[in-house]
Amino acid sequence: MTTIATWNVNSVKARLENVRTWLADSAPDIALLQEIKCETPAFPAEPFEDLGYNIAVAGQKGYNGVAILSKRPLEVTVDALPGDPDDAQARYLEADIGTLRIACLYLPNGNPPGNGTASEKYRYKLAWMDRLRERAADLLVEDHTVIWGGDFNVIPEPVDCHDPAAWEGDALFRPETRRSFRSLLNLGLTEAFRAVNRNRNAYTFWDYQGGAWQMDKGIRIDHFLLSPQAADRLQDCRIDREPRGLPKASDHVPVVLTIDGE
DNA sequence: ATGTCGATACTTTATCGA
Repeated sequence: MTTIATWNVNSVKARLENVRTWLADSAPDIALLQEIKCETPAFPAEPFEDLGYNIAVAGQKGYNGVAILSKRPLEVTVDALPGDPDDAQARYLEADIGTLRIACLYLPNGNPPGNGTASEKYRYKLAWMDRLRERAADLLVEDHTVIWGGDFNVIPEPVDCHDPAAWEGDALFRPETRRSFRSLLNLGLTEAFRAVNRNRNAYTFWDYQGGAWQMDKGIRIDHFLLSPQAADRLQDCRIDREPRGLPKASDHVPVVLTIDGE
């Protein structure tokens, strides 16, 4: 059995104690972190190495940044999403861990999406999703057992938000965004949480503003996508809401995937 | 209740991104 967690921590430095405590208690074999908001050399490796993790980081100053923590050795395959050499944003990191190919991603937010013509940010998001689909297609051809986890900044279906009407027009919920996400699934990928929890509504993000957490006005935007070989091994996928209620919480919570075997 | 948070810089408050 292997457990893999994904968590947008909203600054690994600001969240160091929260993340360390959660990892010590939950002890996933692999943890995918997003929005670490620090440059690669500045990642606080030691506190996580002390918990038994090997670490790979793709960081940048101030914004974005992703990291993979693994109790087993990991070998980085790519540290940026292929398809645009001019894209300097640290949003994608992929590694081999045993026979698994594990990808940690922080998909662009895309807001504001623009009215009429898409904004530069929204066009970047949609282009990034196209590149992700290309990457997925390439890996599927090679028959890897692949797991993509991270903050997709996509609300897949109305059931995945407290109030669909309130999110209408948002870059996370626009028809073009959802269509692009479906085209990714249509390659033959399995969205793990929805596969395990058929109709249940559950959230992974609650805005800091407006008492969203207290009123449970959340959205589900942190996902695991599994290649067919990975989906064969799917055991469970759960959202751990508990860290959202603790002091100095991230606005996202961990999602934990369990698969058979190593 | 426009009631948040984190990083950054020509910093001690404004701006950006989320």
